[in-house]
Amino acid sequence: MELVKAYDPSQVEEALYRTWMERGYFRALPDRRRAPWAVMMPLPNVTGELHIGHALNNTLQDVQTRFWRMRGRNALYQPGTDHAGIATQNVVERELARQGLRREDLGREGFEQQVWRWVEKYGQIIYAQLQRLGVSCDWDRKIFTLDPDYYDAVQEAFVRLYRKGRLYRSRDYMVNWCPRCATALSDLEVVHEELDSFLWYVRYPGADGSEGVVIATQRPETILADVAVAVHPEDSRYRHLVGRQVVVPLVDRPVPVVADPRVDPEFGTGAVKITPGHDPLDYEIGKDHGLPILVVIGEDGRMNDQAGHFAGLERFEARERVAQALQQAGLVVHREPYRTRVGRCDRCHTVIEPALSEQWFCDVREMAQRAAEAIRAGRVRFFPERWAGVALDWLDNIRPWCVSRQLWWGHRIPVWWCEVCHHPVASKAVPQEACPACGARAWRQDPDVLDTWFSSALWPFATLGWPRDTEDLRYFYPTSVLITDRGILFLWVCRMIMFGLEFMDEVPFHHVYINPTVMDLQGRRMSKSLGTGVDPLQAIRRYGADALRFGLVARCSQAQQDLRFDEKMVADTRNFANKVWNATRYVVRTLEGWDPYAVDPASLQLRTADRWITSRLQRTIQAVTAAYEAYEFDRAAKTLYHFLWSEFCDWYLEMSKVLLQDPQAQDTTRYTLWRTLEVALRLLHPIMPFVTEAAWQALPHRGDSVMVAAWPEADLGPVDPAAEEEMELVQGVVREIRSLRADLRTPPQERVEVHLVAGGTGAILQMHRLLVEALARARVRFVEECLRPHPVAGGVVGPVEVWVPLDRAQADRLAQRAREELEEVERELQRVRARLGNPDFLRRAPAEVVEAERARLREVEARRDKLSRYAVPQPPRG
RNA sequence: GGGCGGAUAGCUCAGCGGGAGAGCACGUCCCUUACAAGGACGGGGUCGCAGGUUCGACUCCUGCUCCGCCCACCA
Repeated sequence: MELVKAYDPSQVEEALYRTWMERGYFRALPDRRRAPWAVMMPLPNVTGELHIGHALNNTLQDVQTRFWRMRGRNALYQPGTDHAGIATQNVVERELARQGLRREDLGREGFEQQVWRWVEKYGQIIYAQLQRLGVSCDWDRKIFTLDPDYYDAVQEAFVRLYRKGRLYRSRDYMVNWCPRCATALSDLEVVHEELDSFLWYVRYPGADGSEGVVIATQRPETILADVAVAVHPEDSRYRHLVGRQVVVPLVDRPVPVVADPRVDPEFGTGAVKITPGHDPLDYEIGKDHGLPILVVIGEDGRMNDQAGHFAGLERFEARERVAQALQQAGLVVHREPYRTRVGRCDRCHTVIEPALSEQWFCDVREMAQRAAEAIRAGRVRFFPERWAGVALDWLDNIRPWCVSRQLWWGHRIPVWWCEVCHHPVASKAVPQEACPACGARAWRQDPDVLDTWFSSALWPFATLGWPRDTEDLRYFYPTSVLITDRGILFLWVCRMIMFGLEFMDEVPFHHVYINPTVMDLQGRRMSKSLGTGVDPLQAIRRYGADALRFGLVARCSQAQQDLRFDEKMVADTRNFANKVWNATRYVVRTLEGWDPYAVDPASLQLRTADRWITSRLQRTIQAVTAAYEAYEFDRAAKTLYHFLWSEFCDWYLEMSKVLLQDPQAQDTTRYTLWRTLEVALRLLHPIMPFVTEAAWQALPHRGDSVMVAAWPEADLGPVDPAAEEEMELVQGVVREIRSLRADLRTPPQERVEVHLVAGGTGAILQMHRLLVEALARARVRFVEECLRPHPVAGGVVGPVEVWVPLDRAQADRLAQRAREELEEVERELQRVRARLGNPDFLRRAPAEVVEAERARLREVEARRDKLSRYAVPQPPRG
């Protein structure tokens, strides 16, 4: 077979992917005879295309899926996309804005149609990107969170929670209100940010004409809604004022001074204005003191008609104008710069307004408690482990979850209000019955939709058919592992655990692997809005999906920290794919007309080199398997890179060229070449599915695809420390000779004459003489000792001295090289002697450490003695 | 304000109590019949700073300095 010289991913990847799909390798159907394994894709938002972060996340999932599939599990990789309520609504609104339209212009249905068009487009782009990446999802199962069955599951979940009393409508909380999106948000959808602002110190005169009190505020515009001033009960400065009245500036409203322990006497003046309508703490204090609630800022972020002549002003404009008015009234006693924190809408970055608004809340206390128990009991394990603590902190301090959104895009809340008496009934469809409260039969559905995360919390079981009792659900639930980004630990991961326990009475997954965040070279987060997003398709087109995958796995998957991505590293790993490909070409050529399956492996006489590479292969199988099992992706990748490139290609493959010249070693060498590469390809397949498949198909093989070949199980029988030690010696001698050649400027074609003083290793090196001579391009003579009748240059490799006779000028030059090495050995010797000369060390260090140190002393001394022969100026001639 | 992670070779990162590592980049030589997307041989680091524990610290402890992230109702 003729194989092209340079591996070209663009020629093979898409065709191989089609073949895999056509053969149904990605399908996972319940099969009681096989053990299941499942991973749920963190559903991408249909807001846009995928970036490198998604590529990493999905690659890691695919690595796991392919690994477990090869290990014989019935592996399901569930794909899908998220309608992403507010996020998608916003991007479509932005599209409309470009045409000068608002969603109100289209009406609710018209707008939804517009969003569906967007969803079609980006849903397809996302799936195409994932397929190009090579992930082995079961595409027949792909799900969108607004698909009819999924929609039904969401409604079912809501109705069940409602009937259980876990969902309730309340206006007893301050919610996060986004004036631009005109919807409430959950606490998790608010991002906090530092901002330079001011602190105004404003005088509130006493109602009785006394001087009153000075308060500090960052939000003068809310003064218009003040209903009290509060001080700390223990604060002697203000004790006399408690119970008296002060006058709210500009509106001239007399309000009481109340005492409340939640006031911090250290901050500002120790007196705080109370605005229950616009501040969460003030709301609490107001409630406890029976204070009225005034609202001056409307849902649109403008001052309402309660704001007097500030009405209609945008809230930040109003802040300036109110401050000016206070100034003019002579009531501002001081203004200072102040660094504060504001909450912003996660989606549109608008400053959040804490507001009173009637919303649906979910009481998650009990669910959170069960989730925390499951984590503490180890039924859900986190990798790295520290994330369990982060999750527990949140679960242990859980607060009510605001689940209603005043949006048009999402799952409608399945609650119906009686048009007559406003009595609510939860039901998936229009209630057929009469209103239980008033007997009327006119129902109107709640206009709100649910928080997107309410629906995605059902993902691990709603995808498998819940609420129906399906075979899929019984077989694949709970899933094996969740692989995701830390950014959605609370939003999604914790809530899936809560809902899994609530609806399935079982955790949704046993393991959670938190993958690193991919950043650009400047350390900025990958993000489309920052312009730092890198399109995975661009890297794939240039270097191939395998190169991107291997690069991400090898370089961006150390679970301990975030990593910086540079497309250049994909170019680096492209070279590795090429290396694997060319090694395969060599082996294929070597095997031509020869069938490894006709060989009885037991009959082969293995040489040291064969035993060495086989031993290394077994260790590699063991290390790589353990790494995949422990989610140490980078370790698996690096181990394979080293084995294939440095051990197999650089050494065994080169040795095989020598070994194959011996007719008696041919079968063994061919067999070992084939076997080693074939097994290594299987180990590498989960990370680099394409090149391994192409290479595997080119090699003699049994079965249809490496994708469905059995995972190699480590066999420690062939592990052979003696062979490893022997080959290390051979390699050391070869390296030393090459180094001498380089220093001697020996022309590449020329064989160098080398003398070996091999001592006790003479027999071994004699045996490998041909290897050494070929690999080092040398002619080797074994001698008893370095008699140095002539000038020489040389080096020391463990117990072996390697030297070459040469003319005096060369020798003097090269003695310098040995001298430098000798100096270092001397320094080392000093260190070892100093340590052994320390009585404390001898007394306190463990015996084996002391013994090791003594052995090292002997070793270093021997090396020093040998080396010193080559480090001195050459003796005078004659 | 609390918590977490990071600081090691020019770059990206491993190592985490007893001899400083990898890949890339760099230098020299080589188009040797798998691969120049390659091979061989090299150069390069007071392991952020300051203390402490220890026979011994890049590795453990404390403090500090920078960088990043998360949580929190001091207006």
